[in-house]
Amino acid sequence: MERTLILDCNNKVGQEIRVCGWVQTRRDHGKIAFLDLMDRSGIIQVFCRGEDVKEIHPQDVICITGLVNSRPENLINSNLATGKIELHAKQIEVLVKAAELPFDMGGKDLDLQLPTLLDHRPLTLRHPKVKAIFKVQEVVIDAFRKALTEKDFIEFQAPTIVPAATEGGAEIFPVDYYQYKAYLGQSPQLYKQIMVGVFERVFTVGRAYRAEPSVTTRHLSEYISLDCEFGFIESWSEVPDLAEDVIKRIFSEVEKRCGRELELYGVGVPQIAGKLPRIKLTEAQQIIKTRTGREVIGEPDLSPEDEREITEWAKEKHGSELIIITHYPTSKRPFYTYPDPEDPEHTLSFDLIGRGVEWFTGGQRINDHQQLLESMKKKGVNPENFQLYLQAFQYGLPPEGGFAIGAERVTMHILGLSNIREASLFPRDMERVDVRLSTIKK
RNA sequence: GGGACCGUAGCGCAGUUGGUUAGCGCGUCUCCCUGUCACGGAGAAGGUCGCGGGUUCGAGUCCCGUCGGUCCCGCCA
Repeated sequence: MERTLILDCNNKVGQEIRVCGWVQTRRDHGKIAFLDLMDRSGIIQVFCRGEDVKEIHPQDVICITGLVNSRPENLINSNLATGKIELHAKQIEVLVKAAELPFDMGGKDLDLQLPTLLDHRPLTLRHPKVKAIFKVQEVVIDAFRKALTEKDFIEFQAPTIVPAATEGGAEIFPVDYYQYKAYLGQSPQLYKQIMVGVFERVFTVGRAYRAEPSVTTRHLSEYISLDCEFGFIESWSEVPDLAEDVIKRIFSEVEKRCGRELELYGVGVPQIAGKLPRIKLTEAQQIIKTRTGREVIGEPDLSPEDEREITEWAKEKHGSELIIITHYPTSKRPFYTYPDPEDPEHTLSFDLIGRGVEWFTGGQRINDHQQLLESMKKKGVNPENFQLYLQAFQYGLPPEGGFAIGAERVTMHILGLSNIREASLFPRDMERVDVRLSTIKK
């Protein structure tokens, strides 16, 4: 008999069907018992004879043939998409037995410490609440693609093995490359700029690698970078304008397609009222000083505490949980960042900050070959290492800009997760590559 | 790289000013249960309290070391 998806059982009342999935829980009442069965579409309650399910355990993979019945009024479960029906099992076929679970998967929440959650990733990812994170992430990435494709952007694939540091300074992973040394790319930055010379408007969904020796709740050694870049900008502010469009699109898609997932976490997408507030770094610092008395003026960047404070301000003052901070100091930004012609100490760059941390970073780039060479010189970056990149400018690149989004950060903050590792399927950090590094030999 | 905190059963936790046989919830196993949906009820198994040393009549508890982990800062997406 052909397999029916669990959610489709709602339309099969009175019919005999066959469903397959994983056992979530067994509620044994002696002569009768209930199984909750889950497949990719949802969960259904199966009514069974007690003797038939004595050996059935959570995560066993089974197929059930039976009759779809509507439940009596008083037995309807309004928390379940299939709560008005149940399946009366006639035949139970065990495809695969699961080993005894190391923890309880049946509850609404998966109450585990982070190391346990990650040590058992193939199992914990199956939990509805964990699964929901990656459904949201898929929609975040898809919305990014859609928003840009609709604006005539072209997707390209950036390499991740690179010859030298992308942005100078930051820590990178070396790779043994035949008899030479290569690195894992920190960002597709240079390639997306080159691609502006090809397609004008480009984006890429790629991986970025950072060997920063930092263990925090918002850093990964490998993360998903949503990068875009576009040419022929008339004004630098077109860049944050586009970033704003993209994040709004991400929110609207998540809201539209992830209602159930948001509900599981009891959250909504961040509130935005109209246009995002957009202020210069120095203005932000003035506000923070006025509000807290902290001496932040003149600092080259916002500390995490400052970021929390300024998002709080944006919420109170503008009803927006997101804010765009612009004009970071030239000294703090990479060599390709465009200095403000009216104030060369600051750049035409921005961060999009939400719920207390950076989500996006971007800005206008230097597109003049000579100016770029000078900027590299000032930053102590050797142009010799960037010959291929520099060709793009040598042979004419229009005024351009772009931004990058951390997909895990966006996912994390939409759902209110406390650690970015929860928003990464198989997080890599200083202490883990699938398994804890402390448990393997060097 | 700097700092703070935490390691007690498979999992999540409690354990008082140091005091006798180290507890609770979930899970597991046995038994009971025809309407539960985190089902319920009765019982059982499961721990050298991360490891090493010290103080003490006595250490899960205090001290030192060590290993493992979490969080904050710097840096960033």
